[in-house]
Amino acid sequence: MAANSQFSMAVHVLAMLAGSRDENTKSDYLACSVNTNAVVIRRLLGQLNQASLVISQTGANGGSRLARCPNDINLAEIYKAVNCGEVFALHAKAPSKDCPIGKNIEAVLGCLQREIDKGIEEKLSRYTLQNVFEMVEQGKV
Amino acid sequence: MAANSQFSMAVHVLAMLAGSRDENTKSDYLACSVNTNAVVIRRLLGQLNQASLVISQTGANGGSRLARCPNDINLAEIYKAVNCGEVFALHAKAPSKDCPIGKNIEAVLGCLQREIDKGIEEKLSRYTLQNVFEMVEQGKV
DNA sequence: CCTTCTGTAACTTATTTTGATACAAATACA
DNA sequence: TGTATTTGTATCAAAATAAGTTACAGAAGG
Repeated sequence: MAANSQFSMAVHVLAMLAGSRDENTKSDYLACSVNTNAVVIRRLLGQLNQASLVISQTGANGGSRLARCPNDINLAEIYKAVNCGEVFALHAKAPSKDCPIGKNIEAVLGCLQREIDKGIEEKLSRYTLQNVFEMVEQGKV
Repeated sequence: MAANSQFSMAVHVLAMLAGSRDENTKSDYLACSVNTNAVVIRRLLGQLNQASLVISQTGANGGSRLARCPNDINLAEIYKAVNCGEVFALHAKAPSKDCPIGKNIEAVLGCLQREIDKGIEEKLSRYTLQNVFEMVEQGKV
């Protein structure tokens, strides 16, 4: 289970919330559709909350709803809101500083990493949550 | 240690090989620069071999060298050659088919995943191994 | 032959994600 | 005010995977 699917789950959850605008949706209900545990969903909602994408309420009749209109939320925001690592990881242990390649490779790779990540965000930012919601609802890809 | 750094290690190794054209380089030597175990390097070289990026020789005076000129190897090929998962993982467990969102979300996410991955490869393909080698050697990013 | 290397299998360790249980605090409502 | 409901969060267990390690067969040079 070590493959990070938080972005997928986040999009799923937000698409659900997009379908029930202004009404509070319970983590239990979301968990049921995502097919996972309610705590996993609540952890995810916590991150989306911090990113001001959702609003949650405790207590009876509590639950979560979108903080903004689905047209105003794009996938890049979701990507940045959740913990989904980097495109590729840099070296686990720092390379040898005694080697001319090892000495500088990390800087070059880090730079590349940032560039790629910027590209991903650019592509993701082209889609709004509304777009996704419509694609899912219409069963059209 | 569960963050996949195979792409980083692969670029590192190939940059080393680019620096010693035509001469066999031993996995031990590469491991030393990457600061890891020689077996980890050999496993990596195995994948690069399958992708026809390197040629390895067993036996005394064995080792590995580039199969092609560094100008003819781009980073997208390296990315595809090594196991570095997807940009984001789809749901670990399939979402509920009873939910209109759950039923279709995977198809939409899968499509998005492929589009993003194509974008990554496009960006990576702009760099050759020679480019990287020069950046690393000159300590310029 | 003997030495040097790679290729690969097998096993261990470290790290991370996800799943599950439990409970305090917040809120609605009777 | 009291009760039921729901989130937030802590804590622990389970599962998956990457990386580290040891070991050894087999290839190649001399």
